[in-house]
Amino acid sequence: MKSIKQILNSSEYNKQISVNGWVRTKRMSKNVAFITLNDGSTINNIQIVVDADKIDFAILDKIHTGAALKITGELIKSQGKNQNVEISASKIHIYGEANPDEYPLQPKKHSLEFLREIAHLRFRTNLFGAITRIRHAMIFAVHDYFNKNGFYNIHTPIITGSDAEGAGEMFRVTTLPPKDAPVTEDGNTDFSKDFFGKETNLTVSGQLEAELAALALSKVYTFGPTFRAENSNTSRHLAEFWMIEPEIAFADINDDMNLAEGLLKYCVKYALDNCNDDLQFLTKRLINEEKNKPQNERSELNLIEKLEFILKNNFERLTYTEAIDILKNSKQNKKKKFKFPINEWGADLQSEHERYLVEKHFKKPVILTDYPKEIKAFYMKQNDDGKTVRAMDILFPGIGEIVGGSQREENYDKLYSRIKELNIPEKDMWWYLETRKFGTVPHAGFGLGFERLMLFVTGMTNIRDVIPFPRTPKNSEF
RNA sequence: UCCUCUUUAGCUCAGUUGGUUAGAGCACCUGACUGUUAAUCAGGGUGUCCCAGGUUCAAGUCCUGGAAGAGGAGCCA
Repeated sequence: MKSIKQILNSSEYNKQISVNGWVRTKRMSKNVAFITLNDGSTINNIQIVVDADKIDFAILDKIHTGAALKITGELIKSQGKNQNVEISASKIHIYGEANPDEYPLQPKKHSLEFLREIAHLRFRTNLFGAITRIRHAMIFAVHDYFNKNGFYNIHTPIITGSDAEGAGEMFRVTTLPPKDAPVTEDGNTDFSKDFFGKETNLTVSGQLEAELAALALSKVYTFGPTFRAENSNTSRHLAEFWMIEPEIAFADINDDMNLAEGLLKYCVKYALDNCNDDLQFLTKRLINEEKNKPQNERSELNLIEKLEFILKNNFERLTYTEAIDILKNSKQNKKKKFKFPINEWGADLQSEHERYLVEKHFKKPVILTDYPKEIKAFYMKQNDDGKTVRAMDILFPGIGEIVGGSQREENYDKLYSRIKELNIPEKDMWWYLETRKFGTVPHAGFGLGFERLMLFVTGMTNIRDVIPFPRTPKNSEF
């Protein structure tokens, strides 16, 4: 059976065809009724024409928004204005009814908050259909980009026995009973009795394992779920999210930046080339949303224009030190408009500073490099100045940090002393250190939050709306 | 975790200074209508006013505590 997407593009008129789908709306008059059907293959619907002289209208009493139907009939050119083709039904089969007293979706605008509460049904809306199709396209584009560039995908472990990544609070994985768990002599939980014989957690990053593979296969990437037990209540954080983490050997931070910029542009181009209908829909949606805003708060570019803008412009690259200078000398800072004024080198940049650089100063994506080592992770390559590390963060308009990466410290002694300085347990890191002992090589990598990429491509503003079933503090429904 | 705001019908929301029977649009039901486009027109009333206390003759409205949601911040991707 053909999908609605295929039927809408076909011109096989006056032939019997069948189509499956769910009812979006039903419109009735005395002698003719119209059913708008969607099967998720495209954002576009097919109109079913029901003539009273061909179909017993009694069946229409059972058909409401949400019902699943099989329609058999003829594909004809439409007399109406909003569609080229439609199906004149000769037979209607109801797979499943949707009781209108109970079915929560109506042919009207629902709030995103309400749709989150019915995440099992929100796929059936135009908006979540579009987002879901784009999400698929972006997953495919990521793999496509790496595959075309000679990368190997590796699966890094979901359950990890090391807690050295330091990327955030972890979720414990255990089979010990919640009550009366075995206890050691000093009163702590005795993890030697646990399934793995030690304390284990869900991974917060596949980076360290990806590095191991890169130091043999040269170019690798992971694309898997990541878990952070941070009590983050924002529109940009999830407790369970998907992360893309490439690692490249024989490479420095510039190769790393080129790779990241190349990947982001490839994904954006892929969306523009392959998701046109859905992007058109999202673009119109955002324009409608902004009609309620005063003129000066509306965005200069619409969604599709924003995506095209990314392709046409190089990301602005500058060091943390240069960024501090710009911020320090900005009118914003001098007029004390920043909540956190920039006074001295070494401070971590706040969201307001990142937004200023991206949205006000450069008005395009920015890559910041060479951060103070104190505010960055232990594995980042130390610069000769003794103060900074070869880190790079990509900041996107409206989203903030979308990529965080670095050249890795490949020198055993420097890495070892940093681990000691930060009191990271050596017993957890022996395998990581060994790669610097045997055939070490300059290498680099980054992490790209997949849902943050989705935010940018879809123009959505809440990360809970670009993943089917968001996991956030106090919410693990579905 | 912190700050701010919100919570009234299935959904989106209004509800004045504390006052009598709790309001609208949409959805739904009934009817009308020769092809509609979130159809239109006429009629029909949905309710634990988030929860628990308190003030008061009287609380949807005021106070205290709690919960959930949203926006912002921190943490980060």
